[in-house]
Amino acid sequence: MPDRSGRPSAGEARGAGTVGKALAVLDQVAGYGRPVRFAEVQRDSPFPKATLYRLIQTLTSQGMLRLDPESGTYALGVRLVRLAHAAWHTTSLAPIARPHIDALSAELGETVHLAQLDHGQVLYVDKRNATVPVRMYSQAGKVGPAYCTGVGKAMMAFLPAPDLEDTIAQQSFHRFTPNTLTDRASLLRDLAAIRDRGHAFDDEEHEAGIICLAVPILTDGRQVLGAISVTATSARRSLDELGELAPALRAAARKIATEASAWRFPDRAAEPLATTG
Amino acid sequence: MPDRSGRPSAGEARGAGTVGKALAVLDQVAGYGRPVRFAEVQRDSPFPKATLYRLIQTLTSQGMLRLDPESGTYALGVRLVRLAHAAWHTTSLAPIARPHIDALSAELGETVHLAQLDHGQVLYVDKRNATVPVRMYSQAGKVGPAYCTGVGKAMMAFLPAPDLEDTIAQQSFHRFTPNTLTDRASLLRDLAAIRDRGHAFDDEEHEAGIICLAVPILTDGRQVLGAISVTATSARRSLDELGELAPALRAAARKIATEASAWRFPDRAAEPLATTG
DNA sequence: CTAGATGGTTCCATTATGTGAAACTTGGTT
DNA sequence: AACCAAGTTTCACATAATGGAACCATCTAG
Repeated sequence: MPDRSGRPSAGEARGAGTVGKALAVLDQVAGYGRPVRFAEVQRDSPFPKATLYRLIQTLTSQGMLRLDPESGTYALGVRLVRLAHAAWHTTSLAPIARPHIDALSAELGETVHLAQLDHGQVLYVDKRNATVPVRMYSQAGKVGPAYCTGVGKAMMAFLPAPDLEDTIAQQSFHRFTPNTLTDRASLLRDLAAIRDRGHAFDDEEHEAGIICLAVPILTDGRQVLGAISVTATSARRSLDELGELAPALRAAARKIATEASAWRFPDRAAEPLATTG
Repeated sequence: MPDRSGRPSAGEARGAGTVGKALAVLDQVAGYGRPVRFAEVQRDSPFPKATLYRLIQTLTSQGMLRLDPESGTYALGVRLVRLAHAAWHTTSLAPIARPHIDALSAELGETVHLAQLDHGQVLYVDKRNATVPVRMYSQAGKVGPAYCTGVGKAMMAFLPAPDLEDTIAQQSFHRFTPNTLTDRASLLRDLAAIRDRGHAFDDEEHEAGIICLAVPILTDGRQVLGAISVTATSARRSLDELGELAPALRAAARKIATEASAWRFPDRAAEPLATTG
């Protein structure tokens, strides 16, 4: 099984400075997805006991990790949740894109994804599911492969050459389904087609039975901000049918891009803090 | 105006080790809520230029910050979003509590908050507003004072003595309204009452016209996990009326606590990653 | 109740790392 | 050309991180 997690492995932290190591530990703890004991962390860590211990202590005292004294386990700390809020607003397209995604999802009646590119992997920052009420964070924050998803290919297709090189170099080309593009050449061919027609398809390349249509979110300067996609089951829709939704998707992407660009020089709106208790 | 931001001021980072400083910078950048230039950060930073420069470089190369080469501004990086997701799931009660909060909100038709205690301050991790569709992250992540909010007092009331000491020591006792408890003694008296009856009131102590009822979320071992509250305007409801909702709140808190406890020894559910595109 | 694990914490000489004043480059402005 | 501010690099120096080893618990087995 390939390493599908996009997070830097602990090995990459070598010689990366103290903060790099600390962050590697943080990532590692985050990776478990549950509280973990010190010993457990140590088992999977390249750092010697004492070093790891201090790193964890530092992170804990900084509020990035939290030690539950009862069970002696570490979990991610509240400071991270606070940062999460800020990250949401500052970095991601999600808050800007949200209303557009809502509208799209309502209009099309299908699942809609918003994604960004992160070190060669696709980071889903928001998701809207028309039928079921959204458990918002259930999907957002997850990462997936770029070479075999609609959003991934849509973004890659419009990357400047050097960035594209980087990104491709990071693809595992693992075959998930019979349709998965498993080599550089076929991917490049698909990317060219995507560039031509302006949207990407995922023809059950990642998961059998799941198809999707995706378009990139581009600034006027052609910078890739992210991508949005509609997903459906091949049982319910054909690729061609999905293709007909392209104009709607493209319109939404355009609006998001425009608003995102406007964000460039924001007039720091002093959103009043209201009605807490 | 008191410093209402819960984030550690840069000053606290003095002698805190390299990671502490780096995290202080991260917090600072997060605090702007928008992309910032290096010079701007430097202006508000206690660190000398070169040091700050390297710290920012480190954070950037680590993916915690992101430098937009076009505008020369720094924003929070994607790695943070990823960590945020994990933090949300691991550390906070939000994902567990969400359905219960939904139900509560629907049942009572009032605004419901879910909060946790963070270094003497209240961290709102989720919010449900019955009438308007929730813009989920708009409020979550915000921090507020503990001594004059329902959730804050509800949690403090059930803290072990030493922790309570710590927490009280961190209160500013700033008078927001005529009803604000502005000294240790009256706070302690209120906490005793809260302990007795099992729920806390906020009688316009933080914001005029806003009242609320809160109950703590406690484990069987009486550990404070968080608190939930219903908020109303004094125009629309009386404190007594709110008080009648206590059983419903308590029931929800109990359910949340039970589920949260179950999380203690999770059987690492291999949640399948579905329907992406 | 020992003997031996195993998980967690502390010491401390060594050295890698981070520090920051100052110098330098770049690009824009008068 | 002269100036100024933002951003970047340098380098002698000192702080802060390192990690091997020793040290405390608990806990388990004999």
